[in-house]
Amino acid sequence: MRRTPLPGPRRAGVPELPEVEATRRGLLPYLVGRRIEHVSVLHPRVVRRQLRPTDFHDRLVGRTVLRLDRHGKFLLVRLDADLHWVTHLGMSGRLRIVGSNADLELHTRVSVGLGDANDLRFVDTRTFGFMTVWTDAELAESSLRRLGRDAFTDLPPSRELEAGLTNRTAPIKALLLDQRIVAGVGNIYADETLHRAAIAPLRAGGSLDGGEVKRLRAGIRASLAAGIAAGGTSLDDLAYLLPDGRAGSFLEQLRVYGREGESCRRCGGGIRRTVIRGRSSFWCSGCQT
DNA sequence: AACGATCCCTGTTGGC
DNA sequence: TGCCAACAGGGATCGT
Repeated sequence: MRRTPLPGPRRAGVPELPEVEATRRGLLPYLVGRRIEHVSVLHPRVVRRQLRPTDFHDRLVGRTVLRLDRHGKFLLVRLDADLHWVTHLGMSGRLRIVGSNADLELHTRVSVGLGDANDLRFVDTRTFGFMTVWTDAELAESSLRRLGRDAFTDLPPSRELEAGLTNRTAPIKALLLDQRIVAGVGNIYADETLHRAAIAPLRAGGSLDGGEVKRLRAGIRASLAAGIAAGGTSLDDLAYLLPDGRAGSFLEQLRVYGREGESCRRCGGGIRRTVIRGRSSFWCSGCQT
């Protein structure tokens, strides 16, 4: 008897590009123009990639937020003094805006006082996420320089995507997750993209023809846009939530992810689950070829 | 260079 | 009922 591999209903909702973008949009009115009054690091592991442990606190206090950007799954808060407050939500991170006298939610890792009676709270159960404050030079030298173009705001034309896939033998699913090719697609949206494009996840990247790459590109754009419009995917209330605490509603629109054993809404075929590079991949063997 | 494996971490859950 | 291994996964790192 096979162990049931179907993830239960209480899985973590892992933030990908749409979740980070929905977070960015939700934070805009609370952050832009604000001065950072105080900074409290409650779990040191979450502040990483700083030259000195005290840099995060010391660089952040007194700064003013100029604007909020995003590259792939990284949130970039631009500050005065040419500093960059960088956040990655990891697997279980979320950013919340709460009243500054609100109790600390369980697993709160960083609390930032915004000087308007609100706090920004970084809550991250598994601490795969991180925060850091970098100078221009540090940002330029950081791992972010290896990121490909943003999968939503800067999606490369098909011709360029096709060139990047030629001679690649890895499964297209694995290549979609490679942030050096295109930045922002994670496990859920990779599966949703491949279903929209009607391409099987185990196909070698280099085996896609021009028409398939065009469908792939359209699938990336459409799945990410739909995810953003829905405020992201909240699989439960323990992981990803919007900054105001509401859940994203994309879960109900998922075409394949988490639907093993259910039927494909396009062709009626059975949705399968296959492990690719150690990640669950859900796909329809009827219409994804 | 490309690819795959391993590790980090914690809450939940299936199996016994 | 209680214990415990398995599982989820983004990204850094390492071996081949």
